[in-house]
Amino acid sequence: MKLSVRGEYALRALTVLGESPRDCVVRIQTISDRENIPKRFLEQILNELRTAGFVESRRGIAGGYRLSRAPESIPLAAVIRHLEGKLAPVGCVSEKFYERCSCPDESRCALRSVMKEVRDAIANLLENLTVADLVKRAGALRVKPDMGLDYSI
Amino acid sequence: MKLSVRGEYALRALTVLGESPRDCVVRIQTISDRENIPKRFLEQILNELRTAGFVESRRGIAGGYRLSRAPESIPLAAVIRHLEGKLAPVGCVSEKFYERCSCPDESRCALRSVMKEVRDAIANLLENLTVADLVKRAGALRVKPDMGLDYSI
DNA sequence: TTAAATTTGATTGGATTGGTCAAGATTCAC
DNA sequence: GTGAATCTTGACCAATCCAATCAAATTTAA
Ligand code: FES
Ligand code: FES
Repeated sequence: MKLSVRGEYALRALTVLGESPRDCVVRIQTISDRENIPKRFLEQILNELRTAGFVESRRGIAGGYRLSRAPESIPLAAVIRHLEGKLAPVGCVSEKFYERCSCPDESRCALRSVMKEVRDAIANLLENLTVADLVKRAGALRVKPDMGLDYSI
Repeated sequence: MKLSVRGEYALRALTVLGESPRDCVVRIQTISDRENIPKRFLEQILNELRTAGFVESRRGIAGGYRLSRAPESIPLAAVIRHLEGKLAPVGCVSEKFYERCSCPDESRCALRSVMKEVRDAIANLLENLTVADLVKRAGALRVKPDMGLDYSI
């Protein structure tokens, strides 16, 4: 998996939306300022997130965006798949975006068997992490910045 | 991590080289035929692998390529880093190819803490797998194709 | 009505990717 | 030495993707 800037922006924007109460909307400008994201680009991205069903918007002078579901039910894997496509490092081991590759015999490809493990490791993490986790971590990091990013000790 | 076709070809070529005895060379044409890789493109790739020190070549009529070290001491992570760059999904969590991103405060970025876990999962796998493992798996798969790719049961 | 906001889609410049090609250098068999 | 088979080097190309910008349309609150 590789996260392009587009996807990075999207997840950061979702974090901001997840941090604010579900019943009021947040303006693009606010997100753009807080997260240091080019505004025009962010418009495009939020629009994609809307058509994908992750957020909803209100237009007009008191307009803005909010999450359209509870943050706990938006797995990062779903968001990334919508914006970037497959999680797997190669198409031949992707569950949702399978693509044949040029190998003469896929069922005997050693590389494929290795890449499948990589895919599973990535998918396992990202399927179980949600926007709610991002919000939780943001809160924790606000108190105790960085700490080597250790969540495992 | 994302493996481009270039990287896929490289690893498949290395598998072929790893499968043949260390003291004799394999021609580009042979690899190209066996693995179904465009020959001209493969020339380019093997050349990169040579300058990176993974393989060495003999020219002339009895020329070809061979691994320049034991297959056990060529971790897949090293190969991929040379050909594709970082393993990490985003620059800000990469060990060898760190790049700052636009986040206002990296040390309090929730997304970063998540992506670090993804990076570690990927790196852990790929640092510990070598070309020798590819060869081993290729052998196993030749006998028992696919089997759902299960190495864990 | 009007100002402020999102919506939509076109467009751009630059980088990356997958791949080809030609000319040269090296080695070995004869 | 000649020639054939091979690697070496680096230029080249077309297509696609990426980050970002822009303009115009639409919606809504006040
Ligand atoms: S089948 Fe995809 S790399 Fe071999
Ligand atoms: S610091 Fe890289 S995504 Fe926030």
